[in-house]
Amino acid sequence: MPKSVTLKDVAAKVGVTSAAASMALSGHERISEKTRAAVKRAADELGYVPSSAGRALRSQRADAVALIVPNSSTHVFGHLYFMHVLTGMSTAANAHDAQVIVSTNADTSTGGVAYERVMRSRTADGAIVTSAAIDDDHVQALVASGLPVVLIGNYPHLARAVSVGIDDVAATEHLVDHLVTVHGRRRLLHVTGTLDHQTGLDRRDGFLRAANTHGLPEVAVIEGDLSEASGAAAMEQVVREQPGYDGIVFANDDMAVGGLRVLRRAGVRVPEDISVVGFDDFGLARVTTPGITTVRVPAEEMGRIATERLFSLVDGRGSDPDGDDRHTELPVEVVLRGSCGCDDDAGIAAP
Amino acid sequence: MPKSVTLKDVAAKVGVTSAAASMALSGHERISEKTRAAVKRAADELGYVPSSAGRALRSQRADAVALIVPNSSTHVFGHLYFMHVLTGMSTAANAHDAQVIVSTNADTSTGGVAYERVMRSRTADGAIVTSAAIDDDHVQALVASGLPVVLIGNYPHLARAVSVGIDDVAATEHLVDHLVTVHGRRRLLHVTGTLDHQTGLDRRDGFLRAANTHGLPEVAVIEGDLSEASGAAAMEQVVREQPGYDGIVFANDDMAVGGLRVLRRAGVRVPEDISVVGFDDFGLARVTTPGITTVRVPAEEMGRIATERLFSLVDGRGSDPDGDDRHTELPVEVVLRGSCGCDDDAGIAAP
DNA sequence: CTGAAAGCGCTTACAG
DNA sequence: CTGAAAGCGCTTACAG
Repeated sequence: MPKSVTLKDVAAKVGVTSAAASMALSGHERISEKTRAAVKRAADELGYVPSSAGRALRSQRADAVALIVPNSSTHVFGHLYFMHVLTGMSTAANAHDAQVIVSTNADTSTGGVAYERVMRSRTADGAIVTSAAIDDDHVQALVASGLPVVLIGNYPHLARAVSVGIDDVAATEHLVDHLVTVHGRRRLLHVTGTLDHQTGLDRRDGFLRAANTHGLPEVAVIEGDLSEASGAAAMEQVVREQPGYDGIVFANDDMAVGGLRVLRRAGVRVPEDISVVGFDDFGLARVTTPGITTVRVPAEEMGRIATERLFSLVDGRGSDPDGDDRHTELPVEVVLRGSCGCDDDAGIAAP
Repeated sequence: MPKSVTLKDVAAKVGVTSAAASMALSGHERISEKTRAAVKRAADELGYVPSSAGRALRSQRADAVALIVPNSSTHVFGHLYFMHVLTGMSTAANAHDAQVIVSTNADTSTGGVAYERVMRSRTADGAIVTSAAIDDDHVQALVASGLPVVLIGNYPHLARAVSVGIDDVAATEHLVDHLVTVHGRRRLLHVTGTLDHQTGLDRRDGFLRAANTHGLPEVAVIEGDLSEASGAAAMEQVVREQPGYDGIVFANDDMAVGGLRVLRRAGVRVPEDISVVGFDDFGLARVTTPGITTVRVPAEEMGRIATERLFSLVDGRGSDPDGDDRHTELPVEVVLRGSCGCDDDAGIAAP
């Protein structure tokens, strides 16, 4: 374990104080060009890198942001969604010379939650919170604490929170519009996401609203939990009870994948007998046969923009807490594939 | 931005020095039970959480580990593989009350690489490096520096590195064995991974070795790059030239997915006309039609075990650098699905 | 046994 | 203008 090089080592090599060396490296004007060059050279030669602990303690800034995945959604960690968000965060964090910390599981040792400690200990200057349940008290507390936090998603009950999301209601309405107007589907079923998350509620509401708009004769809803298994279970019920649906709107692609498998094995043809659509487009929907028509959620961009907003908060350039710019809404695309009845790779229907 | 609570605040509330408060919280025996309780209560009431910067500076330990993805493989970041590794790392890190830092892109500002800074600045106590190219000088330098590093994969040219991996050669041999002995395939093609990564070489060598063992009349190899597009390109060539292969061994599932699509559109039936196998099983292989027979790489377990080993190094309980326990090899499973000719969900063939 | 200094590495505000 | 102290928050080694 090699001893690390400190500013003192650099200063000693040049024959100045560590204070002078510090100023030299930061380009302070009171240091002569000559010593500045000497210090920089010495730092290079010794492979000096500032201690993050020393700097953080002095500057009261960790130069790090955390991605927080609340306990309430730990079970979905491991999903490509988080990778997309993380990629976006990394892009923004790199631009700010900041580190990205991933904080997931419960901190059982203290009975609290890990991410509260990340914030309170100032390991991170701020946090991105995603996939929080509506009634997650810890997230509420975190937002209320005034620490820099940006939420990904819609949180109508957290009025003062800064957030980045999409319009799940409108996007789902577009899917239903497509099934009805392009493919003539009229007997639709919605398999919901988890209803303790706002996306679950919003996608269901979008479905119901569009069904109502089009005056559909029958609208059915089965509650799912976003897992492939729950999509499969819903379709097993459909296959068993034969209610005659001609279109299924799954609240995400994972459930659509599970559902497609069950329908195929039961001999139900998609899209000939039943149109299927999903939501997310994080990777699976492109790969099935037929491909799944879905809404592309710009997860990477959400991560990037959320992180940019987070740095604004950290730097004190926060948005007016009572202004109307606390929420950033990103546009989505409907990606048309074979499962609804379009040609595979039919393209994109920008809503 | 609320002012954070320091040890001094806690100490003041109880009427002791911060040194005493520190000892009280760590359960030092020289502090009486009475003051210890009082300090703990005060800490709870004030919501005290130790400053990570203060603690890190004093203890010379960040209580954090980094996941490093070298530049040479930045293009594959965003893949489910990393999420699995990250999940495994989180499990181990949580058990050690440590944070997980994700370090990806180049640190262009200094001309160096971001992850070198993460280590040199002591932001992390150690690092997991995955997907490094064989000739990645930065990784070589990192290993040579003596800082705690664990590599995921096989690095025969880095003899002294601690690493966790699987036997890619043997696993690929098993796939070929299966195609030959169970499905009677004899005219095989291998689409390689990137050949500047050891996995690419090993999987190719496993293919060639098994082909030789079975005395196959013809063995063909097309170089791919692990992308869906390169798998598709390879199959376009096959469809065009009609060389009469009856089995394709793709070096990963992504390429198999791209290949399957091209074959299907060309009217080639899988598995009737051609058997297809992949490698990885990170999520895609389960979802296609037919499902892809593949080798399940235990990425989460690799991440977890690598991180456990890393903590051993950090704690100075490193393995003997000249011992033969520097490399941990994990077992894999061959997952049988429809693409080779087995029934979908035929089960697992433990090699 | 206990009080309080020293020092981890850094940067800036202060004294000269 | 420049030298060097002070202090961020923490913990342990030291002095009494």
